[in-house]
Amino acid sequence: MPIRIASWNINSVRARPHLIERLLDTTSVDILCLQETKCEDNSFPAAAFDGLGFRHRLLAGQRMHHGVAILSRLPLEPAYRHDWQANGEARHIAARLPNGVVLHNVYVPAGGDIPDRAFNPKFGQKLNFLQRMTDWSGTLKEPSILLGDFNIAPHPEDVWNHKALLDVVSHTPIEVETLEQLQKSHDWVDLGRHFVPRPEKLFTWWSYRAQDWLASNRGRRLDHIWVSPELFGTARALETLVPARGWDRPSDHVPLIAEFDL
DNA sequence: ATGGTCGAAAGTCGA
Repeated sequence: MPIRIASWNINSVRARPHLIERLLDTTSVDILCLQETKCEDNSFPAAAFDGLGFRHRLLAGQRMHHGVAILSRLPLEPAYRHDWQANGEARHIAARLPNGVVLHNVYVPAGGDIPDRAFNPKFGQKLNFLQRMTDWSGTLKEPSILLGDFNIAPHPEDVWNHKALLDVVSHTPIEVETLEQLQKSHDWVDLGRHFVPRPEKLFTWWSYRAQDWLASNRGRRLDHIWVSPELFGTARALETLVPARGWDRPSDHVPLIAEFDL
């Protein structure tokens, strides 16, 4: 039986309930992993998700910023929660699915504007976050899915203009190399690029600041779904729901959906 | 070279 798992940076779950409804009217989703929920767990709109058939949830929220959540039609078991910066930010939560697969939902720090850790502590914290994830990921034993907003577009075809973005946080060589080390640490399979091979462009994010996101199409692929090697054979399809960027009061990210035979 | 737009929150900060 196919299971469809979505990853979406929703940019405030309370500000955009209409987007969740529209997503589910547009395509089928069994497990929805959200990033940037921007609310504490006691103000999470749980009843709305209940009404949509997502009766199982795992929340890691905080006031104002960050926050991740896993909403599911299937039972979930709390598996892990990580704080890679040891600063209390809610960025990594994991659930165990009924078949034993562990689903990790991660919101990697954006990293500020200046790509130099000497001048911008946020950039250093982003690299440290990924380094600590790399040390952890190398020790993982369970069949796992690692997805979320990684805030890095690794390949030249993952951005609208490779050369123009080499100095822009999200596409700098040091970030790309750091993300590659994380990927190598567990031989994670990048489903985005498995199903949409390079050199085809693939984006999941378009800035709010563009006058016309679709016409200028200055996108980046910041969101990813990776699977551990033993799960690779279960992956059936991948969808980026690009039209969602044009919906009413959109998030700047679009849903990324993978289908598995799990 | 800068600013452009969002959300949360109540002045700005982070993205």
